[in-house]
Amino acid sequence: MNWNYSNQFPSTSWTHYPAQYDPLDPVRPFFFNGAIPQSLMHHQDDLGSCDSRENKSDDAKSLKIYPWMRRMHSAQQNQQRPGNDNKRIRTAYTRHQTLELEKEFHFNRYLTRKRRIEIATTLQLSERQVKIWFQNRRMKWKKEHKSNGKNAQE
Amino acid sequence: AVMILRSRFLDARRKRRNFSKQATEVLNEYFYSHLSNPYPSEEAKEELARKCGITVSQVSNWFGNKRIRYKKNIGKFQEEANLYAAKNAQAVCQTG
DNA sequence: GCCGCCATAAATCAC
DNA sequence: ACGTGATTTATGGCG
Repeated sequence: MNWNYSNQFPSTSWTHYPAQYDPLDPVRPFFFNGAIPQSLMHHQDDLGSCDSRENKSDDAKSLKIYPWMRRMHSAQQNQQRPGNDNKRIRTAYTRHQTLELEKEFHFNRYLTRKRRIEIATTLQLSERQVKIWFQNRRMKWKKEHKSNGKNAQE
Repeated sequence: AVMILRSRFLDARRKRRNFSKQATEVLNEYFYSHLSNPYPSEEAKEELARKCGITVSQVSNWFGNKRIRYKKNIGKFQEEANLYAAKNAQAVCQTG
């Protein structure tokens, strides 16, 4: 499903956009997958100057579409078939995978390349996934221990 | 093993509470008055956290959730946006 | 150049 | 059932 609104766009009732314009894919959430409809580009000219570091309350008008509202990193494998929406897939790791990763993390918080390969193989994950899991786990650990570094929990 | 199960079943999602109305108010005011770029700096987050009586992490969570949910369904938030826009305009008139 | 840190996106969980 | 705060996978920039 391509979200091209290059043509018309109902300015009167655009708040009900999804139900009307996406009957094939009611779950597909984002309005603006990169392209901003012309009919909504009221004041796109001053986007570059809106810095928001200096000026408080620069834009209280709303109803503008700013760049941050665009969708980022969606799954872009097949965007041809209508049944295959480009909703990003977030795999939930199995209990076993999480358990093993957690065990390894308890053993040591950093991974050597070799160990990473071993774990990835046994858990059927990619090296990248293992690497990223450890990175995220380190962040979580940091967050948990940032305020109370001394109070042990176990 | 015990602690893993504990983290899985006793995480913070279990004891979730909604923020106070005033806190939500403060956060929304910031969000809608910076709608062009609703990414508060670390200092701004700290100040918001102070004003709201929550942690900086919670402020980050709130903005993350708000941004994604806003852009997922802009129309749904129009009423709220107008409300805070009006509120902000009023504040501007008072100061200016 | 890869790797870790960091802020963040997006999906999902859990109350 | 839904709203919402928190957590879990995943990306990209920067050092």
